[in-house]
Amino acid sequence: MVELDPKPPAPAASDAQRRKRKEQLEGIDYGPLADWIGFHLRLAQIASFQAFANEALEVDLSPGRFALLMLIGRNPGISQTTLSRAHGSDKSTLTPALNDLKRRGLITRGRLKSDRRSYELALTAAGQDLLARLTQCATRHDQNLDRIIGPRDRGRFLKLLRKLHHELG
Amino acid sequence: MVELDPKPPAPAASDAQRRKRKEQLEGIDYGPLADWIGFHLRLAQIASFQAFANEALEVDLSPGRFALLMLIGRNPGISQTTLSRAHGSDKSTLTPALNDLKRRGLITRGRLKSDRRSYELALTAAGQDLLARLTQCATRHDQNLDRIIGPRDRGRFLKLLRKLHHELG
DNA sequence: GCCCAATAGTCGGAGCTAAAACTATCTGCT
DNA sequence: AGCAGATAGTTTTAGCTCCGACTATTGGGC
Repeated sequence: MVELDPKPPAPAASDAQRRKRKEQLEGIDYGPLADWIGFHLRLAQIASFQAFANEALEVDLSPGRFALLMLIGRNPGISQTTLSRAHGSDKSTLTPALNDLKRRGLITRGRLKSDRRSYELALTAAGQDLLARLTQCATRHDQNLDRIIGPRDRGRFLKLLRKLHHELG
Repeated sequence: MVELDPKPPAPAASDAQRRKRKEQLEGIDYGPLADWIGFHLRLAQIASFQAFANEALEVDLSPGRFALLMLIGRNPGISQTTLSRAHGSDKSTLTPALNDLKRRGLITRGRLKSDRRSYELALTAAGQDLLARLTQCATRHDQNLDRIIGPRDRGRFLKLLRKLHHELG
């Protein structure tokens, strides 16, 4: 080996490692899994999530949080329950998430006069600012996905995803 | 509000409730989210997961655990690390999951003679039995998904999901 | 044979998630 | 007015997930 390299923090996955992993994976028998939509939906979603995280390294916010900001930004005054349905997560999950966003000064939570149980969520200026930056990351990310899907199938693919969500929910 | 409707005890979600939720959701502005593949991938995956859980109520096992059983059943002697890659989850996640499957008597974990770091995973008879029953649930579930996607687009859709997973990973 | 890097698996910590129980508030019905 | 049931949000509990650190084992180069 020609190891002139000083290698202090050296080891990112080498080509040889990647090749080996791939071979190992290709030897796997997935059985019926190989043809089940649900399974591949899961794998694709995990991969997409990871890819987004990489794209948004500069901003310390998950895809989920980002979707939250977007929904609040687009629908000022939205309540937590409605937000949770639009976002696809439980309302109890939102409580700590929104506390966090509030703590970071990204959103405001005003009590609704007409119904004092509800909150009125909205973005602060800082929130709008961050949303704009995140939107750029997300656009880059989704362009990657678009490139993989291809322009021809994109519309149909998206439509089917929406249909799944709609008809199963 | 012409409510002549005789609703004695309406325990589960009523039609009116469902309609209201739907209206509320349809009023939401998703902004760019509405066209982003990543977001809809997430929503579809969540919906699919829920639907599977409903289909497999009789057996107390999550889709993830089911995939584990299937992969072990199809690839007896597989190691945990390879399994984790095929399954799409971290190897540290598998430790408690496999402990649980072992405790339930569904799998065996033999030490490999040639490399005593590795385990050789395999199904017990009970494991094979459960796998067979779960496969029926999963088949029903995936037939639902198929029905929603439609036979015409199914192949293409699946191919795109695989492509996403492959090219992003 | 001996050391060092790589690898298999486990453990601990932090974060996300949902379900159920709970509090506060509102609405409809009488 | 007053009560029953619905609804908004929080808390608690439990489970899953990853990451990074750790142990045990292996294999290659000297």
